[in-house]
Amino acid sequence: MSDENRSTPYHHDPFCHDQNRVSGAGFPFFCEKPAIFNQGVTPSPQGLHATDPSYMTFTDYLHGSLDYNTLSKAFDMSCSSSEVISPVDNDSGKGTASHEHPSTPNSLDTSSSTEAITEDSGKSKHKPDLQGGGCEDGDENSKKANKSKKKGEKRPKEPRFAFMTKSEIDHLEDGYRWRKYGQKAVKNSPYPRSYYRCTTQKCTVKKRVERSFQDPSIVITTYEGQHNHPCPATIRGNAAAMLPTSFFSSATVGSSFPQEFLTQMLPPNNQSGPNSMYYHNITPHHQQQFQLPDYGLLQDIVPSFIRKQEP
DNA sequence: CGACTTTGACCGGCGC
DNA sequence: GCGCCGGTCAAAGTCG
Repeated sequence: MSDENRSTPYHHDPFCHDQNRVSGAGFPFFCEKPAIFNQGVTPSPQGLHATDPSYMTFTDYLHGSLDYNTLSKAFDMSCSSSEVISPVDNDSGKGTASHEHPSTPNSLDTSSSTEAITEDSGKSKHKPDLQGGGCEDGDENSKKANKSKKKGEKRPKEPRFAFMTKSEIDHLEDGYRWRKYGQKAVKNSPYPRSYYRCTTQKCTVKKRVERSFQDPSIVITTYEGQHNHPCPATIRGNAAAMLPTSFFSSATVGSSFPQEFLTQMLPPNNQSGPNSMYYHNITPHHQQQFQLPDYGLLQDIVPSFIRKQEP
């Protein structure tokens, strides 16, 4: 199973489906007013600017520069809101994100290769999280923290954020280093769920990766917590500078999942991770289908994902 | 040899 | 109280 993640030189082409992409719908972070689920909001390019308080990037989230409130704002919902379009909320049934999407994974259809979901953890039956949103405690503390927890003492849930990504690989490269610490079979699904932890010391961010059984081409990645350290990929250099500017200029507003998108931009010799994808997959056609924000914004987004280039 | 993955066991929450 | 299930642990295995 691991081989599918680490070595298969497959051709990953999540963009060929996007015939009717709505600007900004693919990745709500780019939306002025997040059109999380293709609800007809079509932000203008002008609306997509980093200075917009409601704007956030995936990088922002991963870097922990935003707290959950900010995140919630960005998605125009509150942490406790039951209005959250929350496929991941299937916990109410004991299901999981992948299984009973309100609009069903199939309805994710091809207009968007990625959906983002904040988890309304209110109904979830997750055991309270280790650090309660903070990443101050050490690993050792976190190890048995759960077990030694007093009964009835409910810790606040960590912010969680789920992405549904059309991808053939389960564990998408995002610039951070992850260690797999568990895998479980998912009820009613032939696909297992994998559990990853950030390998950085004192960072308790976790990530769950599972594949939708209704649409096996969709991977649900759920981030939990916020990184308290810079992205390892980011500190290694700015690969964004190596990208041809024509690439940026050819892009228009909006975007598919930047994680996917940006890893796709890595040239083969940049493959520092097992899941790196291939630069040659980017064709002019794809570039046109990418809906990117303006250059400045892209600069803001790109580093975490593509700064893998050695100096 | 260190980092990482695999996998069975274990724990605790929740619904019945 | 019991059983189911999600999440985690940790030993063993694998890889580079």
